[in-house]
Amino acid sequence: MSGPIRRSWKDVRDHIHRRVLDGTYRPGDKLPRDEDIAETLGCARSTVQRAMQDLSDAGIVERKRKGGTHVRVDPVSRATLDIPITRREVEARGATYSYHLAQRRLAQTPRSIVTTLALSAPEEMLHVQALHLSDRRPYIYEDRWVSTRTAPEILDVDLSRFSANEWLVRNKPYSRYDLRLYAIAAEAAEAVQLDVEQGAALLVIERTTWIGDLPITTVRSVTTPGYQLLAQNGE
Amino acid sequence: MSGPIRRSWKDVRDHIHRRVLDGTYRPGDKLPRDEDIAETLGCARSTVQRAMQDLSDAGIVERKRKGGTHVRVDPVSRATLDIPITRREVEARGATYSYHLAQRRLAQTPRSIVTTLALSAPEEMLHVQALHLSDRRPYIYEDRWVSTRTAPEILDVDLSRFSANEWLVRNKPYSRYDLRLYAIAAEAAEAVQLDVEQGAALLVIERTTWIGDLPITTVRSVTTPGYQLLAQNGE
DNA sequence: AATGTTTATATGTAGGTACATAATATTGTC
DNA sequence: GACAATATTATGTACCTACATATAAACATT
Repeated sequence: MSGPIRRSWKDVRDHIHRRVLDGTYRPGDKLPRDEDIAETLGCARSTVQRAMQDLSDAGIVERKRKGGTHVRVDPVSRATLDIPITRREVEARGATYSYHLAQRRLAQTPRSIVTTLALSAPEEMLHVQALHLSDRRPYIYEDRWVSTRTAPEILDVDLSRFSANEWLVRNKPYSRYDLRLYAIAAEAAEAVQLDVEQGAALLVIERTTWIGDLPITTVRSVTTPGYQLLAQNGE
Repeated sequence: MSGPIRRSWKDVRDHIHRRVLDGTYRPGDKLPRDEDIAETLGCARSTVQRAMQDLSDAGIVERKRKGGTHVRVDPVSRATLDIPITRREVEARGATYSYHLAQRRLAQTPRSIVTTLALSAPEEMLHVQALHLSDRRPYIYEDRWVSTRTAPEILDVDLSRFSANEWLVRNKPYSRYDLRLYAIAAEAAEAVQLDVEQGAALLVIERTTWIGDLPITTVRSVTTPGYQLLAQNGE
């Protein structure tokens, strides 16, 4: 149907995608081999390959050597979350960002942190608690542990002026991370810091980063009520 | 330093990535042009291009025509969340999945749904409320609206036996979606359905899908206490 | 029938060439 | 100096060829 005169790999991708969307190819169906599609659409196989790679990344199709390309049976909803530096996030919404350091001290990591960071034993790390504010109102409360072994320079940073969040993200690239999202009821300490009622439902974003096998930091960011994480995709 | 004998694009990618990680290239720095990197590493430019594309997708570098390639100044934490079919999720953890339809009726969309789906005016849709269970215990409570205009076939599906979640994801591919994550305190209705105390902190996953401009469905999935969304990345 | 081995084949990758495109840098004009 | 037109250049895309790799399918062996 749709003309044989196609060019870019995005056209090819959209062409195939459309056929999945309109039911020409249904979940589980096998698609023609790249070469045949290329011939049908009048383009090179490499162009089809590029298009298919994208559809595969997007979770639309599955490809296997020799096995061919199939429309995914259980399409997962694949969402890409971008978690920006908190200051940027606040400023992007036109609000004034500010920051308050609540605690900074060296301490032995408790068991929970040992587990999270996959340490072999407790060790001394920098424990930082800080509040990010948007228009002078509490926005995110972060409880962070930073490895002084992996990131010793953090000890020289004036954390009362610059957030560890920002310094780390700019100066300590990581090679691996975990992200964990869940809800908690505000406990006494958090309720006070965030100025919310005890028991309020709050979204927590927990992030842990490593460089190679070395732990850099783990942070538990407790957001204020109403906070939403958004992801969009498509078109 | 690292030998000039490199081959695959993944090697090239890792090589560059390593140099970002070890500080050879710092945030904001400009990288050599693809051609020079290709020459240095002894590979074709297309191989470097492939590697750079991947680093760009991962949010490590930014590329601009004529402008060259730069290490991102504000590295965002980019996480890919896969949200599977609920049944699969439960079964993957070795639990027994079951499902209970709580309500199914045609109704006018309330204002909030009109907004979410970007409708021009309220219209009649299928309103479904259902409970997903894991080992006979409440797991996720979903409140869903399905467009009978875009997906009329849903009216013929026996929703007391098959979840709308599964039917839709298998039969109604979408071209665009929104994802929204936040925390709520359980209200009376939810507390009863999920068998939790009123006021308990719950993670909510809200998903809306369209095909082109046509709304398919919007669902508000309220998870049980302790539910976590995970994303991992790297190495 | 169950198991191991070989073969065929679709995708994956690398190399090379040519041209397209966008955006910066330069030049020209007032 | 300000601004518009033009040239330059790094990335992006397309096409082709050749070979690598995984694995489904066919075949052989117990």
